Amino acid sequence: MPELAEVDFFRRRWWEAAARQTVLSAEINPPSRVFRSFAKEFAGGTTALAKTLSGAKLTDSATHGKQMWFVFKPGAGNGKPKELLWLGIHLGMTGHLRAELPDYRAQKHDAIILRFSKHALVFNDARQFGRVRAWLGAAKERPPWLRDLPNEILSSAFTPELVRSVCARHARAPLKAVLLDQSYFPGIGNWMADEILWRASLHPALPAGRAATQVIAKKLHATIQQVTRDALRVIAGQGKKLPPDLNVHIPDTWLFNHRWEKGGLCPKTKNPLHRAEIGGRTSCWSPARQKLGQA
DNA sequence: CACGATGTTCCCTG
DNA sequence: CCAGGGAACATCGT
Repeated sequence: MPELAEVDFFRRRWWEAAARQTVLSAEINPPSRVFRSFAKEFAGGTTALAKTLSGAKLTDSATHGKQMWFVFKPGAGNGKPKELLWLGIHLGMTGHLRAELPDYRAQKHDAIILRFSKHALVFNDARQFGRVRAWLGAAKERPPWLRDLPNEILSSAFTPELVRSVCARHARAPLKAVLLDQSYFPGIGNWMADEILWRASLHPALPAGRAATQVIAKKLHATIQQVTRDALRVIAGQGKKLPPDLNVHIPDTWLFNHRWEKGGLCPKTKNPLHRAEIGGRTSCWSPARQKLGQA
């Protein structure tokens, strides 16, 4: 499910339920594939993670694209006093976070349950394409997996020139595939990419090199930022109250509500939408406004 | 029963 | 080493 706005929605759901609270107990279910390679990266593996989390205070949280993390201050007697614990969560395809009542009983595919006095925080992932990481370090440091992150889409370093150079470098790849590259466009996923290309009137199969002009890159850059702002506002309730769930009302003027509909129509032209696999993913576009011939 | 799903990573080829 | 394409991962819902 999750692209950058959904990721921030889930982060907020945990944070608003348990910010600055202390973990009473932690249940970690290592059979879940989300802990693949965990033991290699965290001394003591999932057992040590559960032990460190128990008695720790949730002190911070953040996202970067599809990455999200929670920072804990471990309780006394757990490691060095000045160390903090970073818990990184990637939701993969089907991962989600919930805040349940304190007496919540584990369900199928629950990978993590953190019990606090007022809530139980749950990470559940049926397909287990998600991933959990953890790291202990001094307060001023950062886990290796949070170093050297790409520029966030709404940061000032994310420029039209950056978009242009990425398109030039991957000149022969379909534009859709380039937009899905997390090392350049952190947080963009399948629906956002389709939404961006549709709004910018660019065909998903357009070789990216043909978008590597100043004019097109500028338009693409502006559309990427606009879709990102819209998604964060509508889905994650940015700057407002957290929406109760992900079934928020998405305006029918977006492609979003039409891209999976049978016989779906382009909201702008009212002509039929097309679907095909491009860049390894099912893509939806409006042939009436997104043409391969002209960019 | 078959197909595909809002993702990432590894492997192969040129 | 790079760019690009395809398969694999695992489960569930239509």
